[in-house]
Amino acid sequence: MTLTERRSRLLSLIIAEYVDTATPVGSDSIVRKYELPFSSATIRNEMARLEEEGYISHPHTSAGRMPSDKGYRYYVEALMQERDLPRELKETIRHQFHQAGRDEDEWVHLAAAVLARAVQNAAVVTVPRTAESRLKRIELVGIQETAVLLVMVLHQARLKQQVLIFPEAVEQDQLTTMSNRLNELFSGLAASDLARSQAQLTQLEWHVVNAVREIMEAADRGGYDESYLEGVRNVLRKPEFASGEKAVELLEMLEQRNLTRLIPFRQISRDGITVRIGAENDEDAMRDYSVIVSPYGLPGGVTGAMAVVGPTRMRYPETISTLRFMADLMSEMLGAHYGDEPEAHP
Amino acid sequence: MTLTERRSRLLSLIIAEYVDTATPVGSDSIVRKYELPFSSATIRNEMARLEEEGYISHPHTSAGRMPSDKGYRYYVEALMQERDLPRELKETIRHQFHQAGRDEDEWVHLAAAVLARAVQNAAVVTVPRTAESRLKRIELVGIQETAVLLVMVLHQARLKQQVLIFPEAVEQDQLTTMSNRLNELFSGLAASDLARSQAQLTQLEWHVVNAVREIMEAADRGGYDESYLEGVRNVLRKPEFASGEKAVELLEMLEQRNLTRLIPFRQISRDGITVRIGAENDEDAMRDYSVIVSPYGLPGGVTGAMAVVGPTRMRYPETISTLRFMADLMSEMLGAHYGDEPEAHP
DNA sequence: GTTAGCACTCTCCCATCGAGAGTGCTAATC
DNA sequence: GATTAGCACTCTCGATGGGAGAGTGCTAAC
Repeated sequence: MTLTERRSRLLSLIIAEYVDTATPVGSDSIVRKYELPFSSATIRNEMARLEEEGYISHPHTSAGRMPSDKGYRYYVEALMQERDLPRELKETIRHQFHQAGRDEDEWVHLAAAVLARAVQNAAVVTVPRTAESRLKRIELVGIQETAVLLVMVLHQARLKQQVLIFPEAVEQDQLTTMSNRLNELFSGLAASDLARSQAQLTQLEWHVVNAVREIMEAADRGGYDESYLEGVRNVLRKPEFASGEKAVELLEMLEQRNLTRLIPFRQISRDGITVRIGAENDEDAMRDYSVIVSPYGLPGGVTGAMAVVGPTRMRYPETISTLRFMADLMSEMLGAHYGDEPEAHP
Repeated sequence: MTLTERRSRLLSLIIAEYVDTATPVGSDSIVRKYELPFSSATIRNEMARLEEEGYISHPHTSAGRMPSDKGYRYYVEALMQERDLPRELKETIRHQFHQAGRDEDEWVHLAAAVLARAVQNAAVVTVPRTAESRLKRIELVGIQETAVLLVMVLHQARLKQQVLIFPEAVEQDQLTTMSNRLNELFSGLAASDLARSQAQLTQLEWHVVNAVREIMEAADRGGYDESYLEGVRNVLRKPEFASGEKAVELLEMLEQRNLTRLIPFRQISRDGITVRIGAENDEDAMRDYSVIVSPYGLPGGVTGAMAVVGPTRMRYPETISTLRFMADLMSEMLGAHYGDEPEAHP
């Protein structure tokens, strides 16, 4: 089911025009604007065929045509050409990016903001993580009599904390001794290794180790831990939200921050960019939105995902190019930061 | 400038009615609805006087009256009565609240969500902090050759982290020795004490101590570190946002998350609730919103602020009661958690 | 001080109408 | 057979113009 040369070109033009103006495009206007070597009547015939096959649709008789999900899909797969980003845009992005401090969360947050601004839509970026977390170091700090703060450093400088309640008060010296011992025994191990451990431990030590294991398991199990959403206002500014009705709807959808559910992070292919258009999304509420997701990170190391969310009426080629560039940039920066952290002995 | 008994009552009724219906209230309708012992003409006269004095206003001739900022102000100060919350609402809130885990951020986040839901508006809660942070423990963990993760535990189980780059590679053993030494020297001290310290330190140790001091100073200097915003959708659902225009405006305002600027956390009185109505807010964009702020926390210990944000058309008595209750609850929970942490020796 | 009465004013909702843009079909043309 | 000119038809959109309804402000009477 491919389209004839002319219909392809026509579909491209309709999409370009519709994306630009947000109003259905008519046969006459498109002929005039692009000085097509056909009359509007011919275009009308072609449009009728495109509609028959589901690539475009009518909001009502005697309005122009607008692309359907299928139309966008065909466009994305067969018609559009990803262009390389203009040099100065790349520079700008790079520049904004390098303002981030050392904190990983800050990076990710900034990446979301920069991406959102660059594509003029909303953007989500997850904090990168490894497939299986490994323990690097444990620290126990007494807080008040029986309450102890458990601080865990995992590989790639991920920090976790939890307050534990001990059955009896314990001196800081003892806590330090205990954490030293636990570090010696368990440093470098994964959650599954902890579970299998045969080490001779006191009851209190078991208490701690169990907490550690649970935290690590939770970290491994959960999809992406955390993500940053930026640029919702870019989306709200678009003409489809003039009514306000839809604005609230969008907000409702996003405020239940379960972004990972909205965005198919799981299903993205290892190495490529995934585009989900309109009704292709799982959530029904996303019917009018497209999501473009890219993985980023280091092969075999930390990985995350970044996504752009906006109305289906979106500049796909530019958005995809930008996303790709940003993902590469993030990967590169991660590499520079963690790249050669020695792998743990198993 | 107090109002006569009757005008006060009338103002109360107008506010009650307007808050309820979101439409300007007319003399006739109010007489009928509340079966006032006067004719609508009398009420009209009284309304004219109230308007003259600025308590209510006209959107245009021949529309009903709506309260002005000044009207709300008078109402909040002189007319309304704070009611105690109904028992079962208290129970509900308490119940929702006790689902929080041990993590402090989680508490605060949950508090914002519960508050937002209870008052049907947006809510902001800051993470509580002490006036002057004190160092409890330092830990240094090697990440890759010259990169070292500095983990600091401050009092009240606040955790801070930063990646340091050392001029040369250092073994984990050395790092542990160094952190032990620094802990002995500096545990329990405030940032200012660190600055004054005369201790004999290696260059590397100075490097670490300076970083520690900077982080602590930043923590002490900044207003409130972090805050959670919840319930924006409650606000967007209100009829004043039907047009969508204002929705975007609100979002723009909130998305630049500088909540502390919007909300006068600094200026709140030590022990009470502060109400800022409409144009009383510093930001011009907040002209149509009211902010109600309450401090919470332990006297002399950790403190934070919680606030409700919504249109000036707001149920002030209920909102204030709820906020007060929530603030007390938070304080109580904080007390139970940190209450008797021994104070550091200076 | 209070009230009935009344003219007046605005908004809001509807219906109407014409302009504009666009379609679909037919018949003629290349 | 593909293309096109022509034309009737359709639908939206914006302007226009009444009512209906709600409310005000004023005056004169109670």
